[in-house]
Amino acid sequence: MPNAARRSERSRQAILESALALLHESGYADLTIEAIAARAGVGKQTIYRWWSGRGAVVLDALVEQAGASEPPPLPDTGDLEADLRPVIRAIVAELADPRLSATTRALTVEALTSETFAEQVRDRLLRPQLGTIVARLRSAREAGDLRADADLDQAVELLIGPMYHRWMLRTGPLTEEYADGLLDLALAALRR
Amino acid sequence: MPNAARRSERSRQAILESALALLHESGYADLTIEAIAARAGVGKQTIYRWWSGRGAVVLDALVEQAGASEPPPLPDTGDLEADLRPVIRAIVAELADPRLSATTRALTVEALTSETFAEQVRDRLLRPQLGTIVARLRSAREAGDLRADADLDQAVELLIGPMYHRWMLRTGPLTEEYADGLLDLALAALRR
Amino acid sequence: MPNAARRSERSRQAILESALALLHESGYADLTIEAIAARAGVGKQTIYRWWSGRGAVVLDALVEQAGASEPPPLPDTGDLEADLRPVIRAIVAELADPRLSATTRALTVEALTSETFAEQVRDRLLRPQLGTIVARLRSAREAGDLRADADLDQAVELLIGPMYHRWMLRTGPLTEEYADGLLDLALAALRR
Amino acid sequence: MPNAARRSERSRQAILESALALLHESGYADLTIEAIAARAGVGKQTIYRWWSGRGAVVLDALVEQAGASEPPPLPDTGDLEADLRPVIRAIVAELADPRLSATTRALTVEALTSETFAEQVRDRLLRPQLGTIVARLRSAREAGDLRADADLDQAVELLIGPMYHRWMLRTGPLTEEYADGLLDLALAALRR
DNA sequence: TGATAATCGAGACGGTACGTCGTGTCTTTCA
DNA sequence: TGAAAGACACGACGTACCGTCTCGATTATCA
Repeated sequence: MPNAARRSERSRQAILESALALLHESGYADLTIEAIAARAGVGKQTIYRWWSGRGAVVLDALVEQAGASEPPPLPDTGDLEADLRPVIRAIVAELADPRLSATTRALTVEALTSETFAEQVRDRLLRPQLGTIVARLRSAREAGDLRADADLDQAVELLIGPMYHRWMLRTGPLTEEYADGLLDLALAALRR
Repeated sequence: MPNAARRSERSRQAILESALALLHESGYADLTIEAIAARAGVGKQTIYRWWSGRGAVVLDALVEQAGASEPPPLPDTGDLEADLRPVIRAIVAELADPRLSATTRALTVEALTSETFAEQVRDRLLRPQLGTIVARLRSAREAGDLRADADLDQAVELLIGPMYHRWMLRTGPLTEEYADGLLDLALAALRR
Repeated sequence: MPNAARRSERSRQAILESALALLHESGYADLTIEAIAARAGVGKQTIYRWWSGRGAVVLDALVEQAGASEPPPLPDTGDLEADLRPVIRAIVAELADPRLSATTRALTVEALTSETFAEQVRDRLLRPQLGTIVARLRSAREAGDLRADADLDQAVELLIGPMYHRWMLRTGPLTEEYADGLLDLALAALRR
Repeated sequence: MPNAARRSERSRQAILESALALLHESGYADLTIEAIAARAGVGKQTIYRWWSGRGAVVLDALVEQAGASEPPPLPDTGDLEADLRPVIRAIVAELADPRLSATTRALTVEALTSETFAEQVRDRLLRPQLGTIVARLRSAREAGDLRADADLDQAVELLIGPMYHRWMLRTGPLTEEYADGLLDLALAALRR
């Protein structure tokens, strides 16, 4: 096992940047280890030394990207639906854009392939990203706007799951109206 | 383009059966065209002549399997939640079993890769399978148990989406309690 | 094991020609399977399917080359030394030229590496090439010019061995004078 | 260029010993710089600092080994053939043993690859080792047992060359009888 | 019913990427 | 401050599949 202390930071960053660039330019199917190495000016072995495969590289790249800018907490105006609407709309908009959703596509494929990878995605990307929503829901529950017994993780799933499903299987349009409707529906289930 | 009239039925079936068998035995990653051809005792060209790739083979295999036994309509006892509960539990149970959900895993990966493939899955597998649920919801809406303006497709997504999400990203257990809780939650949103 | 009947003659020849060309252009150290495949416009697997490695390719290429022109028998003027002199000079001249001896260099390296390869070289290249010398020595023995008990294979080795040794270890010049001197010396040992 | 005065004698010996050990255990193909360094408990750079490659290491190792015990001069009983017979037999026996001849194999491969390496082998190993034979031949020539014009280096080649050739290309057995026969034949060429 | 045309099993083909190995250089850490 | 340790860029290895392509050898209609 390699000695992390001696790791080349320059190579690490070049690899992560190259992976993201290639992912956006050519999609996940064309994202090969060889292409990443070539673009990063790095030997393949340097990738295999520190990552288990292209999925792991992409995950790290996205975590790095996300970690750079901690998401600000959602506003709490007292109106839960109004506070959540922009986030839901933003997520739907991202899914609607094939370029922006390329990373999500890649992660989902990899998560479906490897159990441990799924857990990594969940813990390192999903939870942090959805954390602000959970926080806002918690404050709403404390304010008595939601059922006192509401499971917040399940509540987020009720918001997120349907749109992912629609996105993956193209069962309907991913529009602002859809986002608003879904939010309305989900909150109807959660309110007292 | 090949002449479908002269197609060998024996080969067609051997290929579909081999694909499903390999999928269950070794998972989607090891499901190669060469492996299918070898197990089916068939030339690779015979596969490429009639299908566009492994995804198309698997899809056909599953459609064939599903089509063999048309699903019976759900009972309509007047109690919507009671009528739906067994189906929801069954779907959750299938997702909880890695063997049974291998096919879903495969289809989802392929749907994430190809737009047209996603549409095929939606139209030829998903809609038929979820049709019984839609039918039962429709009867409930007519009976005044659901909001009159309820969008039935969206309603199904509200039931199905969260559990798929949980399954893919392992965000929680896939148990009978979960199934019941999800159903309860979704119906809360849909009822008048 | 592959079916030789379906083998592509075009590829076979392109591979052998590329191997020889590369060997002369860049030497044995740079003669890689990848380079041969690239120059021949052939997949690597096509080489590995029919040969065990670069040594086997080179051997086949040389056997093919040699087989194209069956060497004419040596003249038999009655003067053994005069009849042999041109051949010995030619062999020495070939060894003296780094370009021409590149193939011999390659084969020798490979022969030193693999026992079975050495036997292949011996049987398919060396023996045919030295056959004419053996034939001339036999006729000389029958004419009473050589010792009646002379072992002809050993006799050839006495001629060939010293010059190979000198060539490999650079223990002296490889000139016409050397060739003549060696022939003189060897025949002194073999004559009655 | 490194400062030889500060060189670690301990490392130097560990490297040479490891090289020889690995050569005997696994053959020349598996003798890599990495393996030598690992077994010697030495950094790769320490090898590259003082040697140009594995060939140079092996050569040094063998020179060291040979230099440890200066070979005693051959006896001079007046009977040249009797005095030479044990040495020739010994060389043939060494070549016949794959273990013992592993080093010769390695050196020959390397000599075929690099011109300057060949000269090193010739000057530092071959000449010293064959020096005793040359000396005995010289005394024989002075005693009038050999032709007065005999070139002693060529004479040694006449003895050594054929057996190396036989060894490399497996053109015949390497037995005591062969050794005796070769000696007989060579001396026949050299005697007055 | 025998000719003829397509499909079939088989598998070789040119390619691409894989993941591993060894090279020779460069960098960090320690005695 | 020199050597151990080993990460690095590089490039070849031999393998696995890809999707295309030729082969006879069955079929299975139509002349």
